[in-house]
Amino acid sequence: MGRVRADATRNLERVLSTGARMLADDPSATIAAIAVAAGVDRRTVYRRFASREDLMAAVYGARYDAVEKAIEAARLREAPVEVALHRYVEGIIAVNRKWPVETSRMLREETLHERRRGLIDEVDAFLRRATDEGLLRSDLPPGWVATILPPLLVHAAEDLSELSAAQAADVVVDTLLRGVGRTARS
Amino acid sequence: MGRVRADATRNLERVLSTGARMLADDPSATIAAIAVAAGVDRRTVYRRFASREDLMAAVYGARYDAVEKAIEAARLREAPVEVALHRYVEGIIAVNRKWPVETSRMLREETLHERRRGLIDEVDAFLRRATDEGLLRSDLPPGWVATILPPLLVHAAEDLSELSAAQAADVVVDTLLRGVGRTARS
DNA sequence: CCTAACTGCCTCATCAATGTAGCACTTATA
DNA sequence: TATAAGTGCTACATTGATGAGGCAGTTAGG
Repeated sequence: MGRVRADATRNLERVLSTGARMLADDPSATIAAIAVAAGVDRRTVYRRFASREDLMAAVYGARYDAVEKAIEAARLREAPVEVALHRYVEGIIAVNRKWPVETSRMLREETLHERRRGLIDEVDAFLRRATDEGLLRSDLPPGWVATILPPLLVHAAEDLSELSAAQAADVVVDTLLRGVGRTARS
Repeated sequence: MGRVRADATRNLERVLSTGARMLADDPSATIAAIAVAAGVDRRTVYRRFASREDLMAAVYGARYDAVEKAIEAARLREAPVEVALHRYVEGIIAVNRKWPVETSRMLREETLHERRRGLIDEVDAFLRRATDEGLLRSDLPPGWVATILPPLLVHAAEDLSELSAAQAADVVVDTLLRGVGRTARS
C-alpha cells in the first residue's frame, strides 16, 4: 500500500501546510505528530527535509514568500495610501490564515533576518508616507503603529474567522484609523 | 559554599520571576537554563516544584493573582468607564511587565480555565457597560474589542518600555479610542 | 551552641524525540 | 514492459531533558 509519484508534490505541500498549522499552534510539535496530521509517514518528512530546522525554515520561507507577494500586490510606494493600506491589511490577513506561524519563534531565525529587514523597511517607509500625507497621526511614539499592526492582523485573521479577508480588513482598517471609541474626545 | 535559610524565600521568588521571563521568551526553555539564569541549582528548582508542569502552573498562578488584583483595583463595575478603562490598561501593562508569559501556551492549561473564565467575564461585562454608556462604538463585530485588547497590552508593555506603565496606558487608551488616523472619515 | 532547614554538586535511571537504515511495494514515465 | 522515483513500515542508535537520591557544608533560630 505504498502511494507514489503524483502524490509526491502533494505530500510535500501537505507537510508544509499542516506543519505550519501545527508549529503555529505549538512550536514544540513533534515531527511525528506533524507527519500523522499530514497523513504521511514520519520517514517521508525526513526524506523531504533534512532536519527539523530545515522544515521550520521551509515553513517560514513559504510564509515570507506570501508576505512578499502581498506587499508587492499592495504597491505600498505608489498606490494612494488608503488603498495601499487596505490592500496590505487584507493581504496579510490572508497570509496569516494560510501560513499561521508562531511569530516570536520565527523572529529568532537568524537566516531570515535580512529578508525580514527588507519587508520591515518597506512597511515602515509606507507608514511614514501615510503619516506625511496626513492619513496617520504624527503625535504618537515612533514605531507605535508598526508595532501594533502585525499582532492586530494576526488576531483579525484568527478571531474574525467568519468574515472574508476583505471584510476583516474593513474592520481592521476602520478600527485602526478611527478607533473603537464612539465620540472624538477633545 | 552553600547558602541558606534567608535566601530560601528569595530563591523561590527568583525562580518564579526568571522562570516567567524565560518561559515567556521560549516556552520550551529547560529547567536547567532557568536554574542557571536564576543563579540557582537545578536541584533546588525541583525541590520547590514537583515537576516542570508544577513550575509553569505556579508561574501562571502568579500572573493570574496579579491580573485579579489589577482588575479589582480598576473597579470595573463601579468606577466611571473612562477611569476604569485607564486603570485596567495601566494595571495589565504592569502585570505584563512583571509576569510576561507566553499567552497561547497558557490558554491551554485546563486547570486555569475556570479562573480564566471569571476574569474574561468580568472584562466582557465591563466592555458591555462601556458600550452601553456610550464610550465604545456599538457597530463592531461582537467581541472584537475584547479580542484586540489583550495583545495590544502585551505589545504596549514590551515596545513602549521607555514609558512608565501609566504613560504607556495613555498611549494605548488614546489610540484605542481615537485610532491612529488623523481625521475622522465620515 | 547545636539542631533543623536549605543549598550546591555529582550521579543515575528513564523516557521521548531526532535522525538513519533497509526492505517491500506501487506507479509514472521512457 | 522495464526502470526509477517515491512511499510505508519496522527497527535502531543517539542525544538531551526530566526527575530523584545522596552527601557535605552553611546558616537561622531555639
